[in-house]
Amino acid sequence: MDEQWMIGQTSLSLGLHVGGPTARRGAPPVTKVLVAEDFMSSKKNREVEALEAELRRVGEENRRLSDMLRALVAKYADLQGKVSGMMAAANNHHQSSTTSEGGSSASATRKRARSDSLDKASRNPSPPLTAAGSSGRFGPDQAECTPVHADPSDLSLVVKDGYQWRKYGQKVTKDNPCPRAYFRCSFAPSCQVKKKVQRSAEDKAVLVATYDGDHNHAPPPKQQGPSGRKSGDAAAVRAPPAPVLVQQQRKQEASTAEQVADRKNLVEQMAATLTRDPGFKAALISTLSGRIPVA
DNA sequence: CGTATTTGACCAGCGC
DNA sequence: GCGCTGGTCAAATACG
Repeated sequence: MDEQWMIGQTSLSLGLHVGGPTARRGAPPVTKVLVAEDFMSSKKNREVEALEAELRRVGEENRRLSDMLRALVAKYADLQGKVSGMMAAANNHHQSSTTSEGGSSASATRKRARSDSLDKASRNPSPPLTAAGSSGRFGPDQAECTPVHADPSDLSLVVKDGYQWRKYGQKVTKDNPCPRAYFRCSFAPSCQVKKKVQRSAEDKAVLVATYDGDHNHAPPPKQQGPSGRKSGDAAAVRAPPAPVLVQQQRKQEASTAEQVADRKNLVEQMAATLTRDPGFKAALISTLSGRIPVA
């Protein structure tokens, strides 16, 4: 739906002004005038014409690359939509028996009981914890699995989802050589939402985030300033954030309409992240400028 | 100096 | 009952 918007964002936000032969054909560029004034010989004129020809050629190539990029973005968005749909279907199918997030179903009951007892016994006497913390606050139907596309070279297990998370543990699990990171919501003291983030064993470019519980507060306002390390998201500021695919597997009774809406959200968020990402833009400009010899 | 992250140790559930 | 495993704690460390 918003692919057109995304394409427009991508091409507009790149700031690529290499070439532009159509605009320069009518009015000669300043560089040409200067050259003509300084060097009137025919040899120089031939050089100028050669440069103009080169400029036109570069402009054509730039336009071709822009088209390619546009097609690529469109295909990527389409593909991601399909993948997320398939993953949602797979997760719905395996939700209660086999889980792709590293055997969390087996430990769900354990975790539920443990988090209650431990939180009550050892840690803080915060009221919401002790009062309602029991009776399946983190029920299995509240677990959300979020596959996140990430840079395999980026070792940080940070999923930038808008909330503030505090990392409290990391563990290497049996079925996955990549460590699993444990986060707790640090935005509201009373919020007991936790999440586990682990790279997929099959595809290390995919981060699998499993959410336990619901936030009892509104998402914090976006603040991406140089305010130092405040939370887990700070790490995502240090390194350019990876494209985030937010797939929510909320409840089993989630309708297909909701799934479609989720997919659209996926595309929108991914596109927005890509076009906003300065790292992506810089890399793209670098790649394009490497291919286009700018005089 | 305050806060977040790291990491080894510990605890409890589960399977055999 | 024992060992394995996942989840959590908390001291040490890093960072702004």
